[in-house]
Amino acid sequence: MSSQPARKPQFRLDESLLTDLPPFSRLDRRQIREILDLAVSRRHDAGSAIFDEGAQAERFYLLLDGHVRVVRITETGEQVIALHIPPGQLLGIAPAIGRETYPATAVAATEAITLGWPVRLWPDFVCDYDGFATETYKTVGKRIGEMNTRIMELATQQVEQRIANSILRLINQSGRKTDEGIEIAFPITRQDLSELTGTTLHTVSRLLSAWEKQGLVKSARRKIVVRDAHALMLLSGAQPRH
Amino acid sequence: MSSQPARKPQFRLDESLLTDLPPFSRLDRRQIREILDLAVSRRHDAGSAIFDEGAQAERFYLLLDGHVRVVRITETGEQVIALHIPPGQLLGIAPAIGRETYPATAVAATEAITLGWPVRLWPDFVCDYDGFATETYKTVGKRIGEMNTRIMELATQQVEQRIANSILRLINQSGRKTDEGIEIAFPITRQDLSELTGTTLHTVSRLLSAWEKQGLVKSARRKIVVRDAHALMLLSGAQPRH
DNA sequence: CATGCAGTTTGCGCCAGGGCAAACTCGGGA
DNA sequence: TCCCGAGTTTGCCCTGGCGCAAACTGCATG
Repeated sequence: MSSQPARKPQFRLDESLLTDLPPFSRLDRRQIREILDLAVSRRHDAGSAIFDEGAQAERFYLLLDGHVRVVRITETGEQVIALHIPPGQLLGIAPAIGRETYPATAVAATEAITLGWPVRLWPDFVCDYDGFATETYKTVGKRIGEMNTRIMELATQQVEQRIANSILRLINQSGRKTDEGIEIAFPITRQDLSELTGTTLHTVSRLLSAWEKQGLVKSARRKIVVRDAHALMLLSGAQPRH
Repeated sequence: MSSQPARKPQFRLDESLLTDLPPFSRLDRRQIREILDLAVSRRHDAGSAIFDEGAQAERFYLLLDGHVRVVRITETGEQVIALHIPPGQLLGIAPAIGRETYPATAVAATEAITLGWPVRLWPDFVCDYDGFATETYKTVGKRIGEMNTRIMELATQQVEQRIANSILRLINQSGRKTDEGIEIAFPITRQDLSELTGTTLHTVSRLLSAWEKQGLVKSARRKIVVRDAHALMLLSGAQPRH
């Protein structure tokens, strides 16, 4: 369950890892090389923490492969999932928002590979690399938007709608087509879904069972496949576009 | 109810308006003068919108005086209050997070005075004025933190705790000492409080009545005075520091 | 001074969904 | 192969808080 620090010296990272990712897409080969040479790559077992809420922010990361859950824990010990991060995105970008500690815990949902850089390089990145700042702040903006939407949903919607919405968002962000339908690309439990929607695993289970009977979804252990996204969308309370 | 654009030509704004505010505190007199000369000041009636969700972000603002509510409206017409902004803070900083439209509507809770600058000046501000970017992103970070807390509360706490927490946060951010206790410095209705906590005005009213009977608060039309913040804190579910 | 409206209070009934408890199922490790 | 534990399902009961309805209170306006 603990993370395996496969630090430098390491295999030389290939430039193609970064060239297609928005924060780096405007950079030339030489710059990408520079960035890679400063990075430390690391593998994280599924379930292990990449960094912890409240800890001194020493590094910021890029998620090369795998999925990450960003989680907060209440004073009473309950978990709330704040965000899901798909591969290719930055995480732990505390310095971007003027923080010296991480505001939440990041947990690998699957085995995950990250690149990490010391936070002291952040100002250099922002200043030296064209488009890096812009793209990063776009990410921040998107996450703010997501959080906002979560707040609205929690404040106004029924449990059924919230769960439908969460699942739709997950398949949008990390869906994978299969012959059965669209599958969420990483393992997710009823418990996870309940922490995402502010309800209990029991209620989630009951709802998924009901939906399965109606043929909307097909679910198994830690797995959900959506067979009828359109019907889910109706349940989610979204206004059909007229 | 509509806003009164008191545009340029205008009275010359005094430099002391900005010198103490974090985003500008590291600047010298000449720079502050520059910034003020680029600004348009405007007065907003209580209840009027400063900008609207989804609108093209043409300006970013500084709230000189008054209080502002940042709200979103659901597809079903319900309002949710995302944030309260006290005087002295920036608002409408869409460009900071890579957005071209405002993600929410800003409504003046009291009569309010703003300074506004065209968004095209944003990059200049960030680059020319020492400390501006840093302080701005700290603000963004704080707001993200607040949103995060809201999500946790909505997901895990009972209505009573959420309302207690919201009131505590409001008096923290915009409290004003009176001989009766600490008063929320701007008018706030039961409805507002319910939109802040994801409940109904009825439930809020019932709770406030109960608290009033116990001497915790004293409330009137659009006004709340906290007489026993400590007791409220116990209700809010915060762990007493051991 | 009358009138109206915005904001508030309160009562009553109901039900979505949480709490609790128990049983089941699957997958992986010894 | 069997066993164990994590994840899931389901039933039953109970209640927090919402929906609905109606009445009340002041402030503001003509």
